[in-house]
Order: sequence, then structure tokens, then C-alpha cells
Amino acid sequence: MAFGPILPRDFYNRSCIDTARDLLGKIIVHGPTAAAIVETEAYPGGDDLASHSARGVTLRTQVIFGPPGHAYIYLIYGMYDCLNLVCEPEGTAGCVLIRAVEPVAGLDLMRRRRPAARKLEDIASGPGKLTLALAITRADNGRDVTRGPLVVREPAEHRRFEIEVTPRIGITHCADRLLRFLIRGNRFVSRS
DNA sequence: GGTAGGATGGGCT
DNA sequence: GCCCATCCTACCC
Repeated sequence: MAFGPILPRDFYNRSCIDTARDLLGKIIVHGPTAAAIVETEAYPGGDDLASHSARGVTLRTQVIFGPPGHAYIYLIYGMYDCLNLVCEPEGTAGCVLIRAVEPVAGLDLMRRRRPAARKLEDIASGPGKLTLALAITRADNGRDVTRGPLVVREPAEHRRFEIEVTPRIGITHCADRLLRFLIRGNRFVSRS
């Protein structure tokens, strides 16, 4: 399966809000599995109390303050791992949560990793689901996604789509900020 | 079609 | 001790 080139570090070396929007349609590749990003959320540094980075550098959040183009993966509710991509220049906090992907390669393997999913659309339609489908875990935390076993690539061919913007899901702080981006009409999003 | 409740563990006050 | 950037099952229309 041939995709386009790996996204360069400069793709992530800017506002996490711009990056979140532009990540739609890009391809996450991990081993024999690959999936297109259809839903993201931006978590800026600074005054966004919803961001893990809001309380400064800790053992957990240091990756978010590090160089762009790396994975920030954390455990949520004691059960699921969530994948973020670190943005902004080194020293500045900011990341993009990957909330949903559309499977494009290794579908049989993903189905086996997601026995609870009854339909294809449910395999990776949520931040905890997609890490299971793609076999991404906290062991991948801090990984450089511009090289190595976990990378993000341009799609093989570009498709036109409309982008929808909404508040982020499942947060209470800064709930009015429009920082969630999704491909309008795509059936693999976590919710419409 | 819909949702209430529980599983489960790390981070931080 | 409380708070989660969640998911699944059971149960109810």
C-alpha cells in the first residue's frame, strides 16, 4: 500500500489549531495497519484549562512541551490510551488529540483487535477505540512520528471534503471553544 | 432508536 | 480522595 510522503516536522511546528484542521485526511501508519484521520481536537497551551499542559511541566506532560512531531499518549479512565500529536515550537505547549480514524489498510487485523465493534464504522470511531485498532499504546509515548514504526503520511490521492468545527467532546473547562474538527458527513467520526 | 451505570488506574490537590 | 480529552453492556422505548 503506497501512501504519500511522511509529514515533515515543520507541519507540526506551528499553532496546534491550524495543525488539527490540516491533519484531517492524513494517514496514520503503524505496522500493517493504516487509517485516515477524520476527527481531531486542538489542546493549546496557555489559558486553556482543558489541556493537560495547563498546570505546567510534570512527568506526564513534559512531552507536550517538547519538540513538535512526537506522540503524546496517556491513559484515560484507567482503561484506554489516547493518541495526541505534539505541535508548536519546542518549549511551547500544544497538541492535537486524534479522535477518530477511517481504516484503510489491515482491516482484518483491526477487526480482530476490536471484537466489541459490530460494524466497520465502530472499529476506530473514538480516541480509545483507534489506539486499540492500530495497536498504539503508552509504550509509544514520546515517539517521533516523522520516522520509525509510527508515522503520519500524506494520503495517496487527495480527496476534497468539507470541514466542520464544533466544541470539544467530554470536557467541562472552556467548553465553548470551537476546537474540534471533523470531515463533514464522514461515517467514521465519533459523533456527528 | 436511546441512555444509566460500571469498569479501572494514574495524576494531582 | 477526587477527577477524569472513554467504552461497553444491559435495558428501555
